[in-house]
Amino acid sequence: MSVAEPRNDRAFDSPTLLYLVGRVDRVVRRAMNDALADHGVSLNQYTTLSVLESLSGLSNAQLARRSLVSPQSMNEVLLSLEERGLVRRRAHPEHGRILQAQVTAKGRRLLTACDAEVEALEERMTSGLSSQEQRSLRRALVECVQSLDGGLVGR
Amino acid sequence: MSVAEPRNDRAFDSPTLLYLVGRVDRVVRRAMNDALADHGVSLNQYTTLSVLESLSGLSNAQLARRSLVSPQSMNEVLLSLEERGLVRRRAHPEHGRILQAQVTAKGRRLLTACDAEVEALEERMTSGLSSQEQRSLRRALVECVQSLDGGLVGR
DNA sequence: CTTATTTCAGTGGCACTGAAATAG
DNA sequence: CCTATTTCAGTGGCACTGAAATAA
Repeated sequence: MSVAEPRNDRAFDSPTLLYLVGRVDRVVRRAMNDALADHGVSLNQYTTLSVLESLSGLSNAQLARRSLVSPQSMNEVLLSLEERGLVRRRAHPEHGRILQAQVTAKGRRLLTACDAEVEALEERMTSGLSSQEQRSLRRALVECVQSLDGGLVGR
Repeated sequence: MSVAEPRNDRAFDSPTLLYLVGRVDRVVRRAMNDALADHGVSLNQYTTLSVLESLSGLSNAQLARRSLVSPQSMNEVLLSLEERGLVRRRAHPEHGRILQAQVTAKGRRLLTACDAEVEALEERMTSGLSSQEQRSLRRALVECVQSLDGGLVGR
């Protein structure tokens, strides 16, 4: 086993920000999926549920734009949430084609259970940062998204 | 079309850091995949090629650990790179089972072509940040990974 | 015997495009 | 006609687990 494996090299002493963002996201995704698996939801499902809780009544198309995915992809998520009774969709009163989505009571219960774990994870991630540094990090990340994308919210 | 879509809400005025990291990563992945598609490689393939350039001779298992993926997943990437002649694998001189991977000349040419675009993307992303802020961002991200994961490099 | 590496096989999540039906 | 939304159908990347063969 085990050929020599250098611990200090350029790729890890001075990784690009592009690389670092991906690295953090990978670790986060894994931790979150693990935590959420106990509740039977994926990260995508949880995130959608969470957005829908604070913005009740969004349509599939609106959710897709916000999440930067295709309507087809988002529809798949909503379908799975609907099948499990976590989300309900109703026709828009004036626009017959549009379906407005809402989190059900069951969905809200699941959400609060998950929120606790997610908050714990966030605290663990930021445990080495002062609240000052956390604010800076937030501002920097927002700035990055805006520079690349022109804003946080699609349409 | 177009139901009212609020632009200022809690979810976007004060997103969690967990959420923001995912957001940045999504935008970055999309931009990188678009840029790399012209050269016929995926983000995963490019990243692996890039790691392999600075750490020539790593085995599949070592690469997998560094990238936090299963050996099977990494092998799939290496296979595709090998098929396209971008990477070559040779048996380790003393450990017959181990295959050491190297970037070929063709791989290096492709890498330099891609690097230019990737650098441009990084510059675009960080265009709103002072070099001071960029250093802070880097430190904060490294800190986050370490707090969650215990370090950047697996083994 | 135990451990590490590679690799075949199967599965699942999730992203995409294309195309059709519906609605305004 | 044109545009937006939903949804069916197909595809592809990429991640996983399980299991087997090989090697130290």
